[in-house]
Amino acid sequence: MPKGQRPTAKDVAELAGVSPAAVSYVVNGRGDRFSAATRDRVLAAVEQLGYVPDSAARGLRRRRTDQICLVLGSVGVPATDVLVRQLNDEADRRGYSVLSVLVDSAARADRAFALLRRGIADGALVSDPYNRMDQGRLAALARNRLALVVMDNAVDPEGFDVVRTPEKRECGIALDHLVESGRRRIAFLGHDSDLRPGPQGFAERLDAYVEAHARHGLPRDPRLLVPGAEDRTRSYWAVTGLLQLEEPPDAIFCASDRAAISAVWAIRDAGRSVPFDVAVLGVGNLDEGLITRPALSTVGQPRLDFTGAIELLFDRLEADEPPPGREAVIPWSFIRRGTT
Amino acid sequence: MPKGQRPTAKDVAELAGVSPAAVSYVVNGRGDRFSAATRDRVLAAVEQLGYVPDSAARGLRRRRTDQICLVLGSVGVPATDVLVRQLNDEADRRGYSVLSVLVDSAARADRAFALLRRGIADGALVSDPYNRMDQGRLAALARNRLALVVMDNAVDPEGFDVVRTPEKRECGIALDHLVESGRRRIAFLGHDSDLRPGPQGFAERLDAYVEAHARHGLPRDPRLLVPGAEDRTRSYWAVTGLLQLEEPPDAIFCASDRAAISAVWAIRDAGRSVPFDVAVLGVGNLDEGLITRPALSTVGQPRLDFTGAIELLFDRLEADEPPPGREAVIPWSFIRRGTT
DNA sequence: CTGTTAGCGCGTTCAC
DNA sequence: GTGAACGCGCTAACAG
Repeated sequence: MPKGQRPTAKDVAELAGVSPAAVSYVVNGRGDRFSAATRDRVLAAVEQLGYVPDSAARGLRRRRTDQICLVLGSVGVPATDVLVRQLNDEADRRGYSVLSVLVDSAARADRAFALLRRGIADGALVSDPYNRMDQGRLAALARNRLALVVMDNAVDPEGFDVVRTPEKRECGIALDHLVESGRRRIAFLGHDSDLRPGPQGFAERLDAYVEAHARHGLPRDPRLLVPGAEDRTRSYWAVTGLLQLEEPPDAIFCASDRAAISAVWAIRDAGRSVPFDVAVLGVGNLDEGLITRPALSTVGQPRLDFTGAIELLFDRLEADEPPPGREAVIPWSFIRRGTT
Repeated sequence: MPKGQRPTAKDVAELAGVSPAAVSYVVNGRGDRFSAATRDRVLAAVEQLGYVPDSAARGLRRRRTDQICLVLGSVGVPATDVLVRQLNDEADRRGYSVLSVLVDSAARADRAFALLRRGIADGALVSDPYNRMDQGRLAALARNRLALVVMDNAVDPEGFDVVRTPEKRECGIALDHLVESGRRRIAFLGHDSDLRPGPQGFAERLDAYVEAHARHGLPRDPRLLVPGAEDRTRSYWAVTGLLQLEEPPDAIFCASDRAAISAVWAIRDAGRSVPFDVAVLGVGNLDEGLITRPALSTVGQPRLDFTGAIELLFDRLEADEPPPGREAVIPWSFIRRGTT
């Protein structure tokens, strides 16, 4: 074996005095065709050389990688942590490895798309609110026989499965509650993309805000629309700014729980009361909402759980015939606690 | 081309009326050997079929993947977000794709180790405080010609590079400051692993705590050692519990900034003052420490930046001869703000 | 100058 | 227990 190179099956075969075929059979657990002595010699040689089959060569022959890819639209989103863990857990159980790729820019999405087309994984789960893997790309990947599940409200099944959340409706319900309890100046602390041109993510949360105002005949004040919900620090300062307006808001609808938690603090630090002076409403239902004082009212899954989407993926991976594109809905609801 | 299969170079060649070799040359930008007409026909066929070279076949032939792997020990660590972004940025610039894998259990570490041995990537950056990829495995990967950089204080270079942080020393300095300013009952809010048997992560932070007590001749109270620093919610409750002790602490050293921020809130919610009644010290220097009132004192990099480690990796990836194992140190310091 | 042929990389698996 | 074909793309060598 050349120095500084990875050992190949041939190296192992030579050392064990058998053919490469025998090495392959033994390494893949089909060594029952051989005598115990041969098997042992092969395993000893494997051990001695530290042989592991090359993934490119094996993938080329087997036409599968036993890998799945998690495609994420951004970093630092707490709900994603749950998704990552649940997906890894199930993948472990089924014998797959999970590789995560980040698609937080158009260039990165191009690259991820190329990776998946090249067959880097047998399946993929896509969670990108900015929908950078668009309908056309997703359909192309599905045609390439990639098992694909997409968590998105803006795409339709087309050889892949779609998992939706009724977030616009539930946010609307929460906003109705805000209005009905007397709030009249409701601010919106959104994601940057909501309030700027460019690719839209989380647009339904802003839509719900706009529609609620229309529904109740409330005027809207553009000064009450502020960005920064993807960042705790920026959210804090954004809310601090809102409170310094001549006519500050009496409620803040935050497009994320992280933003809402920062909002609660900013309001308290400004010497005002939540919810007496200002109500706060988040989205996401993080556990962390339970430690604000008062506890955070929010919109989201009653318990963060992505196993539905994950099961669709493995079902697709292990199906003989690819199932038709399916749709599933993750239940959301308005979870009223103390801040509204 | 068989239906429902990915197109191969042969399919493209047939459609364009050329040889597969021509397809390869054109696809890889070495189409200058052909007439413009041929090139166009090939590109048109590529477009029409949606051809992308198979990554297994290409990797097998080229002996490289143009992929790098980021190996992470846990999810939800804010500093990791910066690392992920910086690594992706530099990888984009250099033409690599980044795949992240999670090694938050021994089984997952086994799997990740196997992936890397199989040659899933040309290089890897490892950031795992629990050191689940141990010295032996790291050395084995380096011998397999994987370009490897490890951020860890507990391993030594052995064909790979190591990036260290002087966290024990800097935490000691911060703790000295706490004692010198009169604190006598200092609690430690640690990671679970610090306070339980099993794989240790972040042990240096507890070490610094223990040594500071010895240095100053302070007695230690086991009731002041509590776990939960990896979770904002658990940290909040842990600190709430500490404050209910008959003799509550007059300072809390938190093994993470996330824990420290929760600590500030728990203390304020309990009606006590930071830092007058209880001082709080974090580790990590998150931006978020600037929005607590008062601002959080912490230990960490003055500005979160992992480009040093990232450059070592690309340097190694692009070197003709693998450089010897190198060591680098990320500067840390005690950043005193309002909570101490 | 344009294009093709053929061997190779490595492991898997059918047929003997 | 082995031989040999095969999966797919890359590229050196070669032919027109």
